[in-house]
Amino acid sequence: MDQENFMDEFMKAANQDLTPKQAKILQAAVEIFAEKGYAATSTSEIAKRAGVAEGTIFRHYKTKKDLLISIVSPIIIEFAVPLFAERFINEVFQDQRLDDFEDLLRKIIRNRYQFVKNNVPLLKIFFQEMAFHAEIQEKFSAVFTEKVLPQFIKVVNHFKQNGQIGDFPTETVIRLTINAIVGFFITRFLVMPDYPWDDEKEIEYTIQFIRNGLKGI
Amino acid sequence: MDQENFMDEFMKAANQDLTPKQAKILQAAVEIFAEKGYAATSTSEIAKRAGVAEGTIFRHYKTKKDLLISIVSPIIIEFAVPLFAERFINEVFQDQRLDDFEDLLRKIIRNRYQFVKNNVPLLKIFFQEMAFHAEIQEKFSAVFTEKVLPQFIKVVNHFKQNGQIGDFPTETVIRLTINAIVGFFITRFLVMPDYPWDDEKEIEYTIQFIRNGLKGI
Amino acid sequence: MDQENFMDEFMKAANQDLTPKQAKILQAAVEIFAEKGYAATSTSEIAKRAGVAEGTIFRHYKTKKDLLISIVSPIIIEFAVPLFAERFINEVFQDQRLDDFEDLLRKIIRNRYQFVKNNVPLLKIFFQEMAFHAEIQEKFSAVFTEKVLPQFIKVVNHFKQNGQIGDFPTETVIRLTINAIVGFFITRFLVMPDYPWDDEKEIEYTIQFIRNGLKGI
Amino acid sequence: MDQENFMDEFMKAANQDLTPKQAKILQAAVEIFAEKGYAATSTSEIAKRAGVAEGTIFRHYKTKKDLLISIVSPIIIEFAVPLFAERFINEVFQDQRLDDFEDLLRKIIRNRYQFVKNNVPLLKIFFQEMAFHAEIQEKFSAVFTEKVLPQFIKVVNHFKQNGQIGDFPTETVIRLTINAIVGFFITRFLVMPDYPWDDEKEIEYTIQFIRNGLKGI
DNA sequence: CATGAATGAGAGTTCATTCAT
DNA sequence: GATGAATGAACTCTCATTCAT
Repeated sequence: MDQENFMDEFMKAANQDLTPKQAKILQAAVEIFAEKGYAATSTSEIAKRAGVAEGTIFRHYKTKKDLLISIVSPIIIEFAVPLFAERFINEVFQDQRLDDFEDLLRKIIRNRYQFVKNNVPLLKIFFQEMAFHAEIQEKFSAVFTEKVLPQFIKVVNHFKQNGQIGDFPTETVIRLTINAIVGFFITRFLVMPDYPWDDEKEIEYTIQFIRNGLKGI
Repeated sequence: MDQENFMDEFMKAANQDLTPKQAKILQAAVEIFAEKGYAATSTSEIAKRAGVAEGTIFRHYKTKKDLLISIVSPIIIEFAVPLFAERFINEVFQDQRLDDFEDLLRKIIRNRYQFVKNNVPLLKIFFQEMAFHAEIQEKFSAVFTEKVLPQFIKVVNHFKQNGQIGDFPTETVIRLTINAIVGFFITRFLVMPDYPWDDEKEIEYTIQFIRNGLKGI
Repeated sequence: MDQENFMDEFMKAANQDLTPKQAKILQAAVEIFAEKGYAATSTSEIAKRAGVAEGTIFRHYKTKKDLLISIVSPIIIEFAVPLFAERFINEVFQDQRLDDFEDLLRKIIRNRYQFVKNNVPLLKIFFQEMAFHAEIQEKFSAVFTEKVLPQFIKVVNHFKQNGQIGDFPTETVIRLTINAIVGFFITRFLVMPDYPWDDEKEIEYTIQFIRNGLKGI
Repeated sequence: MDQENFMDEFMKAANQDLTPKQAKILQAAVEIFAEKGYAATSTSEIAKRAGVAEGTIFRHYKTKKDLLISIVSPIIIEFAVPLFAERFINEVFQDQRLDDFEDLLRKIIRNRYQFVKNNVPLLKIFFQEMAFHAEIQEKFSAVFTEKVLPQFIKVVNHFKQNGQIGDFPTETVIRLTINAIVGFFITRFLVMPDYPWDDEKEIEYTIQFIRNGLKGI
């Protein structure tokens, strides 16, 4: 179940209520929003690329912003939730083999690496537009605060007691870790997507960097 | 020389050829571009906030994009160049007291911390718009590749030979380091500017994280 | 036979070929046309208020204008015809008791008062849209010139010979009379529908005003 | 000072702040609004007829509705205020020759006749659109209640004590009178503008009708 | 140097109408 | 008969830019 392409799921899930034209509109909008940004994209361009009449967009999405929200909303949940789903996190405490910070990092990064790779345009839109749209910020805040953060805190505290993480404040550990992971993805897929990355190695270096960085002394 | 407010310099430097109206235009443009993004900002709004006529903007900047470039270009140089000015880097090799990776990190972060703090809107614009404007990307690439990277490589190699940095590829070291530093600034000033940060402590934790993370083993 | 609610008749009359959906469309259209005017009303809004699909309207009325005409046409006939139906007017000459101008005015106003009261929205649409649609003007002209006017002339001449109406040109009498009656209805039901009218008294004052106004001297 | 063409005054008065293009826009808008109604008129058509770019309209009037209000607002005041300006009404009490209801009627009708004749399109727009725009209704209400009505009441009471007006309620007198006058104008200029009217005679008949109609018994 | 009226292309959105289901 | 997705023309309004003053 590694190969989760959100766009595919997105489309599949909606196949019941998504007309083919609507699917094309979403696809076109994601592409162009990612290419030139939401504000610089015109609905007429979306319509053209989607091969539909401009009016068709507004039959399905009341406004252009509505279309943006429809695109960004699911990605927030999809990125964050599985990361710390109950199932996922419980393994850390129950499974002997997972009681190792490094292994957890590896599991997380690997899992999210596939997701990010499969959803670069969607995530680019999310990062860009979160800066300007309160609706997106709020949705993200809610998911992060309610779903991700509590789990993260549990895990960090576990490994701090464990001795695998040093004497940093928990929030700082979370900040440094997320920053290293998300930063890797951003550098890898947004800043320098064309650089000849050896992903396996970079992932391992990143894991090592985080593990050692947090060990303390 | 800590208190470098780029906007001030910017203005001062231009005092010769910058009319007061022009200064107001720049100030207004920076504010609004940062608030709502370049594409979503209208020149008429800039004119209104600057207290000038709509036409006045185009007397000084041929196009709206010209105005953006005029704003972003200097910040690229200002951010990057002093970081690895000859003067700055040579000290590492000549000054005994600087021959310590941690001290260098501290010096860099402290120095850039002030700069970032004083130029949040400008940097926000830079990060946002680099994604969409080839001109900005090219300018940044040039500065980074020609000015920053070589110096960075020298330093990293120095500390690798030194034993203070472990057995990572040099590019990976650079990536992880820049990512940790820039990530700190972004989290601190863009993502969560209202969080009650204890900057002194966070800087030290970040230094410790990078230093240990790169130590190897 | 006072309680003639045209909408009811309208619907009843059509019960043979009017599906329930069609009835709902007509009702919704009358409401919204009266509220905001024909041109400012969208067919989608009518469909929504009528609880039918957008396409359903066009199954019954080829165009939006068709719908308007279907609404306005009958009201023209309904308002005018009974007013001077053969039956109605002949009474004036045959019935002794009706050979009094005042009584005739009273009979007419009372009769039309009920009609107007029961059909305010329909009549509002008629008055509004007649100004802009030649079809309506022509239909009204035809009915007025062929059905109403000749009868009116007969009656006025009768009462002029009678001495009950003074030495005005017949057209002027008709103009002044219709104006006083229709003006009362418009003031009463359109301009100031919420004023605490004592309708009985106002009707009597209006009758007296017309009767005396036309007496001459 | 009979020849008051409001459109001219309108333009003249504004010549200080009205650009020539703006004047053309107003003129074109008045024409087309009168021809086909506000809602059925497109701003592009106004622009075309005015010989300006469509954007020019919106430089001077924030919205299409703004344009309507700018057209209708002055006409309300212009029509109503002079009718019962202090000057005008005081003459009735001071000038011997005016202490005659019939003469006052004649003066009013003659004076307003010219005004109406010169401003038919403007007044048509006013009557049409008042039905749908609360802003217009409110402005009209204010002017009527504060400026016109009180003066009207004074005059009517004066002539009631005088014996020239019979025993009708004052409001009814006002209703009947305004209705007869305005109705004449509407019939004359809107309903049947092409009929070969002998205006002098019709005015006199109307005066006689009102005078006798209100005499009572 | 500064203005702001004017522009016309194009923005997002609504519309009456069509047609396959 | 009824639906509602789809259309594309037309709508109101905004935009970056120009230019006479």
